[in-house]
Amino acid sequence: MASRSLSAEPRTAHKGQQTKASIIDAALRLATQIGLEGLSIGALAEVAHMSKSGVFAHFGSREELQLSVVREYHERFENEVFYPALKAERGLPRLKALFENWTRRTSAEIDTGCLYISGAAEFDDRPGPVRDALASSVKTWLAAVYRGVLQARDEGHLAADMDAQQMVFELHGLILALQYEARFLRSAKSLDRTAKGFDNILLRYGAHPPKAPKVAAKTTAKSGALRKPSSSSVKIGRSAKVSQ
Amino acid sequence: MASRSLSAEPRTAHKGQQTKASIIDAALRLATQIGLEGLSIGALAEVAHMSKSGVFAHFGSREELQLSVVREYHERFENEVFYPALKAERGLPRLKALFENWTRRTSAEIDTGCLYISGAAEFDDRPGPVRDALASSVKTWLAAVYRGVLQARDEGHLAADMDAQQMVFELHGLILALQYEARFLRSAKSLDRTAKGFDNILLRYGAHPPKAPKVAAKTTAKSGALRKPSSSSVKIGRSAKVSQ
DNA sequence: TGCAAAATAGCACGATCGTTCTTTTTTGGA
DNA sequence: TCCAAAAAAGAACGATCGTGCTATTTTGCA
Repeated sequence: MASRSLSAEPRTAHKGQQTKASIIDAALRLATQIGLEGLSIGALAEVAHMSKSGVFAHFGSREELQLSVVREYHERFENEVFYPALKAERGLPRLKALFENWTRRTSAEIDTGCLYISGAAEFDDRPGPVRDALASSVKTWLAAVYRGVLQARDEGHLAADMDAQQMVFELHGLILALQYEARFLRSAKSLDRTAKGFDNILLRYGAHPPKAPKVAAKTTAKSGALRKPSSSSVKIGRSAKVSQ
Repeated sequence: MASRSLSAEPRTAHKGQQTKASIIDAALRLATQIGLEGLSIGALAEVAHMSKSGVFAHFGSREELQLSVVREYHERFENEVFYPALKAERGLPRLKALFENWTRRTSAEIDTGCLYISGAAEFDDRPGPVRDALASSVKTWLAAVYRGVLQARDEGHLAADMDAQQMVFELHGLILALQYEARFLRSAKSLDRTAKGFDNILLRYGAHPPKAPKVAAKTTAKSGALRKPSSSSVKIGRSAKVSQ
């Protein structure tokens, strides 16, 4: 049952997974724009140049399609936001990288939409597997940010008595305001305000203010010897429970 | 055409407006829970104990129904959040009242949902009158908060060189994080974190730190002689354009 | 109290939804 | 090259959607 690369699977299955991947890709594009609830099999079949039943056969239910989209989004978010930040050295540089990647992705999503935000609004009182998958993904990411804050504190880059959960909450607020004001209100200055807000929060929580308040810290982060993700055990997938 | 209380209207119209109001009330309840897009005339007719066509006749289109809901929500938000804050004296006390009322309503909406947030997610790339009405309402409210910040600054309660728009952005982020983490992630501590974040922001922007950091400010606000809304010209409806 | 007008109900329409079942086409190892 | 299995298409289902049209009921002044 678990033996890999051998006869376990019925026959071969090549083309199937391939088209399924491309369907999920199209579905993700659709879902981030019109929402997970608005994602209809008919519309998806159209953009995928397939028949409704052809698309449907790959998932068996709309809910499973939605779950596939959430899983795909989670994976891309990991690869784009979390893992690259591990190349920054542990402590404040890595925390900055985490937030900068997060901000960068969010601002890139001003045009496409963010599944974690639109999904939260759609499923906040709709129990079920989709809601669970969404909430679990978000909690996993917030837990990663939380660990980044803890590490920055342990390295002495933040005040020893600071409230890490509180800081994560405020960082999350900045990202949510960025998405809301940029995407919905079409405010152009949101990105600058997010960066400014980040600086404010860092100052508040005891990052020793650099001489030149803006640039200094950044070059410091870059000059760090690009540590390999040594104990890359800091996987985003671990320890989703943080008891928010 | 403009003469009131006289024959201007075709005949009388009493019962109509009455049931229309109760329909809108039910529609608002539905829309905050399942979203403006999920609001269907059939479901609305059911909870209103009416026929589909009976409900429909009051609006003429689903879009007009959605607009009525947005207008009703705006009005209630005004009455619950904005106007009561005018009883606090101009400056920091009123700004605190604005934010506290905002927080209180948001936390009350943890169970019911917030139309400004769910609506933003639903309509962020769906142009049309509904989106316009939503965005206009939100901008009006943010402009009111902005004026509150300016007044607090002018009264000397905040630093003279502070960035008012930046502060509004950060306050908005707190509210969005409160809604997200409390309603979607079911985090119990979000309300405390919002209050703590507000204190943090106040300190940052130059509110003279009170002796006992937590309680003092509050009693100060209360002790103020409850000025009548003297120049109650600070209407929420005015000057919606703030060029965010 | 009668009666026009307003308010509500009833019914049907085309469209789209998710899903099931059956049939056709495509795939890839023997 | 053959042929079973996989993949995709086709057709139809019950439901629900927004909306028009036509009847019926209710309202409130003359």
